Amino acid sequence: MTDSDALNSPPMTFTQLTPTLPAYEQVKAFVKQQITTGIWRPGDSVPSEAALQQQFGVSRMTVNRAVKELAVEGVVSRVQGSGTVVAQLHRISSTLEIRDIHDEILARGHTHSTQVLKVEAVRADAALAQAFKLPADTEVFHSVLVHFEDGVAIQLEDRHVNPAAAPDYQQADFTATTPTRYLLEHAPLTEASYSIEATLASVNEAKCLGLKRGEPCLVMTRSTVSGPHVASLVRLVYPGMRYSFSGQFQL
Amino acid sequence: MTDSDALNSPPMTFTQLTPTLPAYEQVKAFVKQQITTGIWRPGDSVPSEAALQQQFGVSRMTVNRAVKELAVEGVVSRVQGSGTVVAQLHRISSTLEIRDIHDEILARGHTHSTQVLKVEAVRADAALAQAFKLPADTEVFHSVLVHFEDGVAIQLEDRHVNPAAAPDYQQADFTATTPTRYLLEHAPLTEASYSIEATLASVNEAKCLGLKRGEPCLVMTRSTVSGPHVASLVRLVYPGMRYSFSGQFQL
DNA sequence: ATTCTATAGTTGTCTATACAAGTTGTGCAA
DNA sequence: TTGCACAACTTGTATAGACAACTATAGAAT
Repeated sequence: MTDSDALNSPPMTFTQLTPTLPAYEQVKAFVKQQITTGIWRPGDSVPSEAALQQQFGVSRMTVNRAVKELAVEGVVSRVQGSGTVVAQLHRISSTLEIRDIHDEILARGHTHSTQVLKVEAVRADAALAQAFKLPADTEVFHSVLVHFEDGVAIQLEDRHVNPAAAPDYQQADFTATTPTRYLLEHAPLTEASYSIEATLASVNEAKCLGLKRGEPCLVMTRSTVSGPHVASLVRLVYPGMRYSFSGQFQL
Repeated sequence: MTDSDALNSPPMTFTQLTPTLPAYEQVKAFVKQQITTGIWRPGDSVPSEAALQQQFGVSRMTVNRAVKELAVEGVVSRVQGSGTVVAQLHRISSTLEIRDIHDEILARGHTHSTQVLKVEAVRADAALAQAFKLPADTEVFHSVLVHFEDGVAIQLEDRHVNPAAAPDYQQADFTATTPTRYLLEHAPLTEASYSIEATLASVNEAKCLGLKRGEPCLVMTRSTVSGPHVASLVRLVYPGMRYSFSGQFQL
């Protein structure tokens, strides 16, 4: 093994795998290293741009870029006029995409199939109308689909769609495209919010997903806005034992 | 007072709430607008920096900053030498923080209290040792706490800690500080990963959280790395009906 | 003791320029 | 037709300098 490397390696010149990392990356790496090794602790102040500029012999813009990016990443916190400090909390950047389940399953190398249970127009009840910011009793589209990964039910998709945002939603062929994809293409996304909860499968949900009654499920409810319209409200039910959300963070 | 300043000030300065948006923000806003209005659709190419530079009459660096930031935000996608296109998928930036539950509850204006059920040293079984990358049978710390929000149990925290990363973990007073805070302060965070699932509360978990058996729970399992050590493995159990994870996205 | 003011230090924005590095298409040569 | 060189265009990095906006502090005036 390469145990000896640690002993033999010269103190400064680490063998550049990359034919010299860009200058701003070197500054970032230095700051991160000070933090990970505990030399700089949360709340400690980071040297000013002028100081780092001198230390590395680069221009201020380069240092500025490095530290600014660290601020965006949540590693440090900057205040104009005051200075830069090591951030208190570290964010996990769980980049949860509005990702089409079709693509997601294919990316895992599995096959995706869909069962369309319902595509209809319904009159919005009070709660639904309010969520869409539409008058009560307005007609909205309603679709219910089950998505299978290698033949196993993995997601029940119960969706309501605002006709003002996607007038031809009912005519779409959801065996050929998914509602998510259809909407991304026909109603450009401007805003979205979601919430993830744990619930028990209802009788009907359990039946659709091939679960026993009372099995735990992950439920994501999501609302999407397109331009002036609340475009879609969707409830995605995942069998608890067959799905999880995950993410990671690296300094 | 300096009232006269307002009178002496030149005529141009109407009270702009935004005292003129920075130039790079104007460019960003323009690009976003083209996308949200559907003029530019996913996959469409965005004008080159040179073109935007001419259009706005600013320097290329300013345009570069604008478009680069949009790329970081996931709004556009850039390829050196090729160009910039509107991104296909829009990310939801669910910035899930490793946030201390104490602070989280206080931020909601509620009171936090803790019940310490266990603080002990145990010998790691095979699975645990492997997760910590330690030899089997190594002693690790084990703590079990219940966190209450306004007196209601909201989280069961079952944690194992690597003594190499936090030797004095057992001596900490977890009625005064939380394990999360203690570890953030004593073992600088370098890496973390998590996974969220839905499960049913076990008999013991249900008892600790004051639930009936068989109630659905959100479970976050999280692993944190500090320097060379896997510092902590924690299982956080939330009553499904009392907690949710949420996030949002805005173009 | 308090309040105001000047100042030094810090980050934020912007310019004009230069070269490096990657992609794409065109036209020439084999 | 195929392959290759080259030019044009794109984004990536870096510089030196300038001014704006903001903060904190020390000193002066009250």
